[in-house]
Amino acid sequence: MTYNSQKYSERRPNVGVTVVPFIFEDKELKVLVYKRGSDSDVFANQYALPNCFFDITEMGNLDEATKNALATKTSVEVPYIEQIHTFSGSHIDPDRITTLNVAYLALAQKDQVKDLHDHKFETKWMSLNVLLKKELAFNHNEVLEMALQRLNSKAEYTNISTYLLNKNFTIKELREVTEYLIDEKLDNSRFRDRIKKTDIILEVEGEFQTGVQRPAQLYCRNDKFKGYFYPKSLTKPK
Amino acid sequence: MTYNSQKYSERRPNVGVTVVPFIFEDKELKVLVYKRGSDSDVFANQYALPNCFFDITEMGNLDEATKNALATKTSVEVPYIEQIHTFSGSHIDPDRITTLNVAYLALAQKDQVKDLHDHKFETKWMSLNVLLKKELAFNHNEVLEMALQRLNSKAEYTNISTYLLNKNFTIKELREVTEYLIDEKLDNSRFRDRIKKTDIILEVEGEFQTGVQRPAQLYCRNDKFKGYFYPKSLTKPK
DNA sequence: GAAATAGTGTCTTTTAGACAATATCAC
DNA sequence: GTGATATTGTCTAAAAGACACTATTTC
Repeated sequence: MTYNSQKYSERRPNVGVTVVPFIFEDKELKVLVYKRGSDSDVFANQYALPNCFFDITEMGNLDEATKNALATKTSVEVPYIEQIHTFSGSHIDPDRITTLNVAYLALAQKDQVKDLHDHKFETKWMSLNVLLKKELAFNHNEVLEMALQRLNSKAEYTNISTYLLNKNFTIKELREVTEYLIDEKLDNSRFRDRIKKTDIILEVEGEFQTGVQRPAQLYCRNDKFKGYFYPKSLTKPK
Repeated sequence: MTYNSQKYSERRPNVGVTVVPFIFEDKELKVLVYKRGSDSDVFANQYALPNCFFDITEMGNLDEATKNALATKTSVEVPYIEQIHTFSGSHIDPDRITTLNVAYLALAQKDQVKDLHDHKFETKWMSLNVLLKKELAFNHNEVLEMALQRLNSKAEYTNISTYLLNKNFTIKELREVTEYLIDEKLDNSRFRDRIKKTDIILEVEGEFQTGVQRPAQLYCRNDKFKGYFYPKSLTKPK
């Protein structure tokens, strides 16, 4: 047995991870949640974000635990994952000992993430606006708030919004998801200029989205791009 | 005894907090470190960042633990503290069980933070550039890297650099610390214009820094300011 | 007055913002 | 051609960038 695994066993907190998985569908954000069973020992019948206990006998690190939490609720790996914040205190899980909750943000594209309907929990993609009005299990309201804040702020200056789109997308689609995230209308012409000045996205040559209009050039995320989306920030000073 | 405090005791990780306390002195950043004793069970004689074990029988949450870690090394509370990231894995403390390390950034102004020289550890403010070349205890190299990255990036668009200055400071001092943090020269005239357009700092009426030149108006941080430092980002697109 | 640094002004280039004009498709 | 939407262009206002100029102190 390794050093001090016994010595402090009663002094260690429970540690769990919680993921906030977002998709963008029908022009709005949706969040994956599950409904806790009526037989749950805590927070029965309440909605909760995908989560799991961080068990050091089974998992080597937090990222693994996060993937595990997602795997029990969805069938495909999500393309984007980012640690947000670690919450602590007895309010997280009042019936147990002091708990640490390491929160993650996950972004996915609807077509690539299927719910596991055979799971014992009811999982569903719920409209963000609906979810924000509900009282969630554990400290998941504050987790959701912080994830949302992070997502909105990163939409300003990184390529994060591309993770919510299909592999190939038009500039219009990118603009619309960005407008949603930063809650501000953007000038079409300006938006195109800004994007074209960076190599944040790459033209997919010869690929167009057709329809009852002039075909739209398709683009994909440039995974090599690590800098800022825009040389200047996007929103107007408030 | 609360629910499951025994049940999973062998499955919980050790949790610790680590703080990266910065000051700005002699035109450079310095970091508070201590030297681990030759009798330490792990990482003897190596430099380490202030840290402590998160003991749920003594501490209610992580912020408390962080203040505790600082209190054992310095005599005064630091004005700025921010959680950065939670590291996990067996590499953090190889001789013990899997460890979580919750990292914090702390900013202080030299005059207000005294080292505790009567402490059993050797504590000192070490030049960042010197420290970056050393092999530190635990995973403190990666912690330091990430703290630095956060500090640099926040210097771009928040008022974070004011926490490294005296309560009252001149615009020149603010510009110099900002230039250091973002590693770029800033135009004096432009810098003044930008600042004056926000209410990020407040003029301390009638207070001037005197010397062998025209007296310089003193300013202080506007704690009510929550927005961005600048309407546009500071650095040039790379 | 000289030295030193605070603070202001001026001019050019770049970016933002608004919106008009043109292009290319389905029908 | 008509309708729809992609894409480009044009004009004005605002901000950035470079640098010169003026102000106020100590000596």
